[in-house]
Amino acid sequence: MTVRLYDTRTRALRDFVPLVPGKAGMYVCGPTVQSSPHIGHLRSALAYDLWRRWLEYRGYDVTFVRNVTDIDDKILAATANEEWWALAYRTELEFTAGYNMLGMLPPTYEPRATASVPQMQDIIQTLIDKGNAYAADDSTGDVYFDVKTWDAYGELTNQKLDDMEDSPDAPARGKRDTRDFALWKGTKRGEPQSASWASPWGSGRPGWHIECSAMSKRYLGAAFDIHGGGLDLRFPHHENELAQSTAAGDAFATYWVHNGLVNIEGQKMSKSLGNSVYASELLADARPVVVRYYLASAHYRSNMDYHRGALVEAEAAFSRIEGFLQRAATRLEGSGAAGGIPGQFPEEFATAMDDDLGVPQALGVLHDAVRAGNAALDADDLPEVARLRAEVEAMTSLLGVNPLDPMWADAGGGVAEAALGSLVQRLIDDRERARTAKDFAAADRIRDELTSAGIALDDTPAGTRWSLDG
RNA sequence: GGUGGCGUGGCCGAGAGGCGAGGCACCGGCCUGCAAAGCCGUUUACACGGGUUCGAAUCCCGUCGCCACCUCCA
Repeated sequence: MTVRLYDTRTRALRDFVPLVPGKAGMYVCGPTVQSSPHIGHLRSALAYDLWRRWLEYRGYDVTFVRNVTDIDDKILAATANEEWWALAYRTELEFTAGYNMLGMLPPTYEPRATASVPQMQDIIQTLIDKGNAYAADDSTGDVYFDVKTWDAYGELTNQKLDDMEDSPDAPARGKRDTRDFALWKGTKRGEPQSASWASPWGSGRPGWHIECSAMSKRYLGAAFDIHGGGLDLRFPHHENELAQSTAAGDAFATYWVHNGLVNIEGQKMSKSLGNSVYASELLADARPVVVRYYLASAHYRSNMDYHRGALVEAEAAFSRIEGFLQRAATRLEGSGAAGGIPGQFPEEFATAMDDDLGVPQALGVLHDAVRAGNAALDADDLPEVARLRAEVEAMTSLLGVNPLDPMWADAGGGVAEAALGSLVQRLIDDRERARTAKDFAAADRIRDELTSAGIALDDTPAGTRWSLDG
C-alpha cells in the first residue's frame, strides 16, 4: 500500500513519506534545448510521467516541475546564423511536440532557466556571504563554488573529494581548486549581449547547476520530495545542485531518483558515434502508443538497449492487448453484460507499481488478464469478458497506453477511413459469397489482395472484421 | 585510481533462498475450407569456481567479462 522508491543518495529502497501529507513535489531535470529530442529524452520523460501518474493514483496531489535549460554554453556554441534564443525556442517546441505525441501529461510548471536569473543570483549571493563561494580574482566575473568548504560534497555519488579526478591539464582560470564549479559565468568577448545579465559580480550568465537549485526552490520550496533525472546527471550536475542548495541552507530533495539510459545496439548513444536515434525516427517507425509501450517495457532504472526490430516486437505485444479490447468491445456491444468496476485493476498490478514503479511486472499482470480475457471470449463467458475488459482498460489507462483512448486515434482518419471502410466491406462481402459458394480460390485471392494492401482480416463467429495491419 | 551497476533460455525482459513472470520467435495440438487471430501444451535459463543452507539464479568469497560516472549529456 505504501509506495516505495529507490533513493540514489542513500542507495536504498525507501517508503515514500511526503513532507506534506497528501502532497508530492517532483522536480525533474529537463533538456538543454540545443538539439532535437532523442530516444533517451523520451524515455526519461516517460519514467517521470509514470511516476507522477502512479503517485496521483495513490492519492497524492502532485506538483510536477520539469525545467527547460534555455541558456547554456552549448546553446551558444550551436547557433550559427540565428540568435541563441531562436534555437532554444525552436528546439523546445520540438520537445513539447514529442512529449505530447507520447501522451506525457503536461508538467504543472515548465520553467525556463532564463526566467529565474534573479532567484539564481540570490542563492549565489547567499553562498558568497556564507563563505562557500567566491568571485574569481582574475577579473573574468566568474563565481565559483568552493568545494573544500563543504564537507558533505560527494555525498550523493558516494565519492570523496580526494578520490575525484583532479584535472591537472584543465585551465585553473580563477579557481582555487580545479574541482570548484561555476555558479556564474562572466560574459566573454564575442558573446552576445542578449545572453548577458547584470549581476553584483559583473555581467554574465548563470552556470548550469544553479539553474535547477533556483527553479526547484522557486516552484516547490526549499524542501521538496523527489528530484529526478538521468543517471548521467548524478555527477556533476546533481552532486553540485545538492551541495549548493544545502550549503545555502535549503533542505532540498528528500529522495533522488535516476532513470537508466538507452544504448543503441550495445553502444552508448553519442554525437561522435553518430548513432543517435531521434524521436522523429521512432515515430516514423511505429505508432506513438507503441513507442510509449516499448519505452515503458523495461524497468525505469535499468539501462535498455535499443535495436532494430525492437519496435516491431513491441507492436506485436501491444497488438495482443489491442486485439482483445477490440474483440471484447464488439462482442459486448448491446449484450447488456455487466462486469468489472471501471478503473479497478488487480491487486498484483498495484503491488508491482508500488514497488519502485515495477512496470515490467505490471505488464505481466496486464498480459495475464488479456489471456484470460481471450479465453473468456472463446468460452463466450460474457460477464467474465466484461470484467477482464474493465481490468485491462484500467491498467492500460493508468500506464497511458489504452489502445482505445481517442488520443491514439489516427489523425485525419475520419473521412478517409470511412471511405476505405466501405470499399473494404464490399471486398469482404464478395469474399463471403465466394466462401459460401466454396470458391476458396476466389476468396483467398481477395484476402491476399487485402493483405498486401496492409489490411488484415479477422474471421469471427459474428462475421469478418478488418483492421489496418500496423 | 575512485564510485556505482550489470552478466537469466534463439531474442527482449522481470524476479531475488523453496511450485520455471510476461512478451517476441519456434514447434505440437484445438479451432478454421485453408489461413490469420485466439486457446492449450512442449522445449530451451540463470557468466565461471568455491562456500553457507535441508534447499541458491537469488546470500557470502573469489575469478572472468561488460558498462556507466569522475569532462557536456536524459
